Amino acid sequence: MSETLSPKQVARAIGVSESSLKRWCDQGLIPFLKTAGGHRRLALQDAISFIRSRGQELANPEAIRLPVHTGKTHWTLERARDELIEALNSGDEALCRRIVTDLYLSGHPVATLCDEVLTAAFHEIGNLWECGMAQIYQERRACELCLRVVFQLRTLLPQLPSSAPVAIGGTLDGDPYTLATGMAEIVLWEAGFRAMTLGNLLPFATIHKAIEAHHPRLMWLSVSSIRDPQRFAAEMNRLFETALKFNAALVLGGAALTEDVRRSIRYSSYCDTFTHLDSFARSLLLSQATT
Amino acid sequence: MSETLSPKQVARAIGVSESSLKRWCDQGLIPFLKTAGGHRRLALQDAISFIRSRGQELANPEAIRLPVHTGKTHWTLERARDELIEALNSGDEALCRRIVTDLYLSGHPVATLCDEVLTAAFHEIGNLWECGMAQIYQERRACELCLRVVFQLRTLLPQLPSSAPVAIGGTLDGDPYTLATGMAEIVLWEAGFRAMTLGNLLPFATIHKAIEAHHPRLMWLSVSSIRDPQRFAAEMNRLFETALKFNAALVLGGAALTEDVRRSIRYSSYCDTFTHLDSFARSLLLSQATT
DNA sequence: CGATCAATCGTCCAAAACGATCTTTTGAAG
DNA sequence: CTTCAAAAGATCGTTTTGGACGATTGATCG
Repeated sequence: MSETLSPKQVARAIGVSESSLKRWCDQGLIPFLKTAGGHRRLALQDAISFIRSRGQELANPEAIRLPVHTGKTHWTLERARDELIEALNSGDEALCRRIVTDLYLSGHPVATLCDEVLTAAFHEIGNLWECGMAQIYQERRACELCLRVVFQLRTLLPQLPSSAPVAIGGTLDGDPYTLATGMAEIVLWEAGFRAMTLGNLLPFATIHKAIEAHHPRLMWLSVSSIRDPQRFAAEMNRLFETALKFNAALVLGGAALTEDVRRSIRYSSYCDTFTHLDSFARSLLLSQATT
Repeated sequence: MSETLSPKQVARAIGVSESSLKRWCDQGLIPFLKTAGGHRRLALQDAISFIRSRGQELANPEAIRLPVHTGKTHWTLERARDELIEALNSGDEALCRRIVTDLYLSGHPVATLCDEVLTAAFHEIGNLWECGMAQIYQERRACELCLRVVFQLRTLLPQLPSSAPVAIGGTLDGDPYTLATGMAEIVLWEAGFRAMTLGNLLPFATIHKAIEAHHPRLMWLSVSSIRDPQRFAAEMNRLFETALKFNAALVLGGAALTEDVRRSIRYSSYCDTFTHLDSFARSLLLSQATT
């Protein structure tokens, strides 16, 4: 996963001299390792973090194999969303990647991207379908493409120390909607959790087992459909008890959790948006750091 | 089995060239033994402590055990499959990526990887679960990880000319099993089709629309469950007619298509394995090239 | 056992990266 | 407009790297 880059590659990518890049490395602005012979080697994720933190534009993104737009990239989020809608509708995977990678590199938090670009675009495509202006396969394909974009974004996020707390999550049995869980994963990762998706269509029983096995500090579940509300409530409350027992926060999200349903179950937090999830995760981290 | 490693293995594990590693050995930076014939053999612990001494903690001890897949023997594929099973079971996404990427780079066809490594590993994990030796979440997570590996493999495949024929496909309504369709996509891409997944949970009606819109030369469908066999057969036969009308081959796959079911429907080809799919796709290309 | 073939050997060399130093550009102050 | 210091870029001789080469070794199989 960790791809290493030479100073020259990174310098070319962001359009500065090799000297400057080496200086920045030596000043501690970019983490790097040295080979036994003394050559600097940068991790791709560290280079990305630096680019993001400096608001650098990429002159030659292909130097580090990034599918980034070659030009000025100062889009508003709304503009980006509209571009993404078109790219999704036409099934242009490469363009989807470019748009989202661009936004990420220009410094937007992952949670913002998920809320205001990905989810927003996806909803709009759902609207188009309801108006008869898009086919179902376009909506399904958009879902697939978003998922791929999310997976790719995942590879660009900075690495976390192995001391970082673990988060696990997924979707429940009967609920094949993977996208939200994929987004939750990258949002939590950026918030500082070593987030791992268990997959979709998970029976309740195995989630208990997973908590026992991995001792996560946070467990997320995305619920987009509920077959039997009564049984759901009972199972969910049992899950919350297991979570309590192992000191894990239980975070829920998803449109199926209406106010009525929420009243019948216990949980640590319900999140309407990924920004909420991000905030909750960060405050959880802070409160744990002080104890 | 043996606790000693070749220079090539260590070089791969830490991402440097074999030449450099050999030089470092000869400079005394890494202790090593020599066989009677003069080949270097490094102890696992020496390699690890060398990595640590360079101020690098990123490599977990297991990463160094990564085998070098440069041969083409069946033995290597089997070995890789076993390594992959372990990586999937422990949820090590980076290691999964590495195993499969190595195999691809060493020249194995994508179809072979899908059949003999990915699918084989996945089936074995299913077996482990049935024997009670693995939890359901491990099986679900393995599915998720395989999917990510497939998506990543997709980005490594060579680009195709825009003149290449189009293939589209996906899974049907009620069938959330995405993995097979993802593998079909990369296999077809390698065979020379500009393959695009439409997504999963597709109603029949929208597939007709997609064929009309994209005029594919090939349409694949992965069927892992059938709710209403009679209606399925009727819909599938209608789909085959649309495919014929637009000169598209209809390729089916999936365990739900038993012999009985197959007898009741029409299609261009049924594929048990991805190698079959690859062969069919290539012969289709050839026959079209000559006309 | 002997044949076979991938893996590894040692060596070589061009390209890349090193550190150090020097020159140019930038931006703010007088 | 000039001055000046800090940042960025350019230059240079030296060292390191990574890939290529034919020759040798080691694992495997009949």
